[in-house]
Amino acid sequence: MTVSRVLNGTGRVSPAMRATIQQAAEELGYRPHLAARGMRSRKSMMVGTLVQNEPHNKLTHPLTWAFILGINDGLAHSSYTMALVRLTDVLEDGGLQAPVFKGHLLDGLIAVNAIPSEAESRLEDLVPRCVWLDANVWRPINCIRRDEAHAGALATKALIDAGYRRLLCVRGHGPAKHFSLDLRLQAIHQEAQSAGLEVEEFAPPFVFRWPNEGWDAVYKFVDALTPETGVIVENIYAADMLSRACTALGKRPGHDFALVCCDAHMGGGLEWPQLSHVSFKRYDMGLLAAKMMLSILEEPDTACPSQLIQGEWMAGETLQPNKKQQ
Amino acid sequence: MTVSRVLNGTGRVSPAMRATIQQAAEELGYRPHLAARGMRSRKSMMVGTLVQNEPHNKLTHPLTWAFILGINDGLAHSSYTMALVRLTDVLEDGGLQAPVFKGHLLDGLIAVNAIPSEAESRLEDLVPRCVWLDANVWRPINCIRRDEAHAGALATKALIDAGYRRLLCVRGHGPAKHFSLDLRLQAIHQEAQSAGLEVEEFAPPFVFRWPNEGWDAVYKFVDALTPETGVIVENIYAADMLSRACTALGKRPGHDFALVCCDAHMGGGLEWPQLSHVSFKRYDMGLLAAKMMLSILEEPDTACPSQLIQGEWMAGETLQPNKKQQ
DNA sequence: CTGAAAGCGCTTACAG
DNA sequence: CTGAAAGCGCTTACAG
Repeated sequence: MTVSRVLNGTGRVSPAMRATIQQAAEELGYRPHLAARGMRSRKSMMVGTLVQNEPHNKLTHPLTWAFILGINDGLAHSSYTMALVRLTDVLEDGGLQAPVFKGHLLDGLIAVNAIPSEAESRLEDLVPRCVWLDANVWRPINCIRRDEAHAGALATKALIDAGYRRLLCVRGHGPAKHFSLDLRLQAIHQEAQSAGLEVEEFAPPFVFRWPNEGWDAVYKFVDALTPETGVIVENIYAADMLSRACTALGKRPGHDFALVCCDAHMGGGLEWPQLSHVSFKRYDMGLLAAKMMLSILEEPDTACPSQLIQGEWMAGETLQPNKKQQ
Repeated sequence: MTVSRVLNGTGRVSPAMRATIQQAAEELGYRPHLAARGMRSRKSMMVGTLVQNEPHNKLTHPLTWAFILGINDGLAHSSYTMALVRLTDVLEDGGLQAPVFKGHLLDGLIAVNAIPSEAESRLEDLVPRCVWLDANVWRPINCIRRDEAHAGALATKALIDAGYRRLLCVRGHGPAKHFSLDLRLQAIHQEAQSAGLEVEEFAPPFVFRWPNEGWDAVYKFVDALTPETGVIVENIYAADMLSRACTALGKRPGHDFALVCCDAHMGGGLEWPQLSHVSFKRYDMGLLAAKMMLSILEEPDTACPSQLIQGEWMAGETLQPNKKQQ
């Protein structure tokens, strides 16, 4: 018992006793057996991170990676270890097939990105505590999200301030998968309206699948670009593909049209410092989510208010002042 | 005891008894407590994935993400769960500070990417079984690696076959961090030599930090590009940045010079199907590593021979036949 | 085919 | 400040 107290740093033990025990532990190379501890204390000392995965789309959005690294680093030097959990494991068979959930393996779970609403309540049954990171779940506590409305407004305002009167918004096909896209789109239209402008929406096939769907759509879109046109795109990947398509046809962002992007973060492989963009530091948000989880687990009585994280506007050469306007 | 046999599917139990027990388990909503099981059986049913991280470089190479997802999916429907482990946890204090290692939390570990040699032997002391994925560890068993020599040769040969006689190889600053770069470079020179050609090496600052180090280096490099020049770059990110720098100065890959890339994989965010490249399916390699680990854990007596994975050549429009040559 | 016994390595709750 | 006792939920090894 005294040994347990010394090794856990709990309770009062005489300094002499403490020294003796610590020395013995060191000499014997003592390593605690976490499974035994977990069994008795009913805590696994494991936090899961839930990642979206789909059977037909193996590669989850690469921006998720920065979240994961942030969460993992936020747990460093704590007593917790991070497990990666698949969304499909929650959906299949009510989550009771996967050992993580079936076996009481997690003390808490951080759900990242869009989580189907069916999974939301299941998760809370399966895991004691949940934190929602950039997810479609938004409550007064335990959530962290990018402020997408702010990002959309920033990008739109930058174009308007630079003198662009013709605004195009490039978006993906079909209904938005992530909550953020709708929020942002709304803010873009609103910001334009308050300046007396309209935003045209484009869902050109080539942004994501160029040139699989033929060159016609590409020509048409690129032809419509003028030096007075400001284009707003979703993220750095979309910006990159669009820029490449335009450049191939002789129109360069920052020269022949203006390009701004609502969601980017340099340092994650794809570097494009010249891109005018709103920067979201996903790594830092991951850190924050981990700290929130630690607080929830270690001080269950202290509520953690949700946080809306604003992106930072990063001016770049793809947005030049509109010369005709000035 | 009979209950245990039924729920684990071990030993012989009469069908009647089995049915009774299974029904009772279902009615009571029985979920096994993995910590208790792990304590008794001395198995944690956890596999770790070791990720490179550095205190001053928070964002690990995004290509690692595909490995992680592959490993995680390869463990799906097995009894194992994946934990993410930080390289710094192994290096600090001999790995005995982090609960994952100290607490006997892992049955096996998959080490991804370059692992410092000091960590190699420590890991094997800390964890019962290791698999090395695209790491600098290469042995007869338990390793999986990209065949970088093959990739370098493929890319070089493609340029030569298309009639390019002036070959440039763009590489990063300083000594190569990952084993693959040296192996590849060697193969590039060798392939060129066997065709009676030389390869010039360039380490232009702008590839990774453009234009932080000024435009002079950019101008100089781009000026030297001719329609007879074939450029070999490391990966899709480098290709993208180089292409953007060149295009900004009026030279387009596939028109004003040829561009090939030794390591890319579409579907991971950055899409560039027109890029001539060697494609490595990291997700599939991750799957393979997971399967290898499962085999090692479940059939310890069957050796798993190491595997060298060859990339696939994907022709694209950034490499056109050299017109002057034909 | 079935089950009583013992024990894995810890912690909780209590007595000195 | 220190420690003997009991038990967490499983599995292993053995007896019927």
